[in-house]
Amino acid sequence: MTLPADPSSPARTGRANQKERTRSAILDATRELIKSGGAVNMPAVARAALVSDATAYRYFPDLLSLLREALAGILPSPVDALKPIAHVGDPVERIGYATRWLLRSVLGFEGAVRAMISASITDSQAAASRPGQRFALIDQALAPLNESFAKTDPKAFAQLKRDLAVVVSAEALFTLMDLCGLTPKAAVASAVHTAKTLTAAALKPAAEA
Amino acid sequence: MTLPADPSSPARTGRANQKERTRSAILDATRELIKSGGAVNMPAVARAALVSDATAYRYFPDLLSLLREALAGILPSPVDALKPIAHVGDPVERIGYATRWLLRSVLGFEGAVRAMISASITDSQAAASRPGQRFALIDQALAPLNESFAKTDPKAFAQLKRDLAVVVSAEALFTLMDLCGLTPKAAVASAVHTAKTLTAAALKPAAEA
DNA sequence: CTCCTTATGAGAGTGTTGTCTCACGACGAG
DNA sequence: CTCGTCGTGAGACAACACTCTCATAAGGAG
Repeated sequence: MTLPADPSSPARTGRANQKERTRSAILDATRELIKSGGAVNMPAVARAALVSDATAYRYFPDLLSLLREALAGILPSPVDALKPIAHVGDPVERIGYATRWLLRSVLGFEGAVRAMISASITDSQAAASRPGQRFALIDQALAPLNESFAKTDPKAFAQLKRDLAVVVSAEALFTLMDLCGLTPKAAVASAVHTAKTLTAAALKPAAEA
Repeated sequence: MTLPADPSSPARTGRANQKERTRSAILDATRELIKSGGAVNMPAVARAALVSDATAYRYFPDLLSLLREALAGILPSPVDALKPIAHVGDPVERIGYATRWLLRSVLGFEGAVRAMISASITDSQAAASRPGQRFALIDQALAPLNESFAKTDPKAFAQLKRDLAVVVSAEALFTLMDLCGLTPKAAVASAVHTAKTLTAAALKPAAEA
């Protein structure tokens, strides 16, 4: 399952191997639960990992940090995700692809993502430690602009990134599904459209002239 | 404080007055706690309302429904909110104003709104029962388009409303503050900009022709 | 193999969201 | 004024998120 980060160098000292095994067992059990779609809570994780609740809390101070790390390990990296469109230069198409990719992977772990948002929304500090998927993804998708738009109008570029941070997000997906009543498919399509619209609008403000 | 909805007609039967008083006491206590900025939970509300926990749960099956109703009574109605711009015809300006207004009132009850989102995000059913502030507000702001854009391109109009539902929202505000690290003021400004951009983009797609 | 460090398990305890039962007591109807 | 309904309070209960303590046992070092 999860291999120790580096089995040779830091494992020398003391009972580091044992700790590494326990930690991996907890993370693996969490990922199993996430994939199975069941409820992910500390008691369930501890049971699945054949570990006591106390031990689980020893390795992960709270459910949020556990979910964060488990999800970070499950989600493919944004760099890999955008490889299929590496040759595409149009930022609008790239953002559309990136948005669709992110929201689809969120749908794959919907329960866990909902739990993470729920746990972090009440604590603005905690939210900062969430996996920064969206930012890496947005940066990657807008990379073609780094030498052009980003330099000619850095403020507008920063605003575009903020615009997209709101839309290219699990929160947006859940808003569209829960409040607007869209199906998952329609919600993804709507968010993709919104993201593309924002990107296109930022690139051609000439319409008003 | 909170007056019975209709003190004359339905209060005739039995102990309806008593029930009305208890219900009002709970709601009033909740609003007091919300305004004071303190933690809003059932035990605290019950204590403040001089009522037992069990009674509080009898009137409001869960914290979410209590928060929903308390917040709905506190927030000014969108119709009133947009009165100052009743004479403004430009949808872009109207949306900007509406967004700023909504996000500022969310900031005024930030704790309660965060609690409500936290409680409803894990349950897509429950989310549907949240106060529909944003939709009424968006409809109101886009009202000048009802006879023009809405009729010429109803699909695009619906998409614009969905775009805005994502941006004109507490979720967007918290994303900008917690994840992007913006100050409340900057977050509001950013969301206002995004909402205006989306509206403007929907109204002049001619740029591509 | 022995000793000792230390990871671990077990349990109690706190605070929260709820659910359920039961007895009290106040209010209204007769 | 008495009777009975019904709102209410109190408390037990379960589940989850933690925190803390203490005893056990597994692991490595000599």
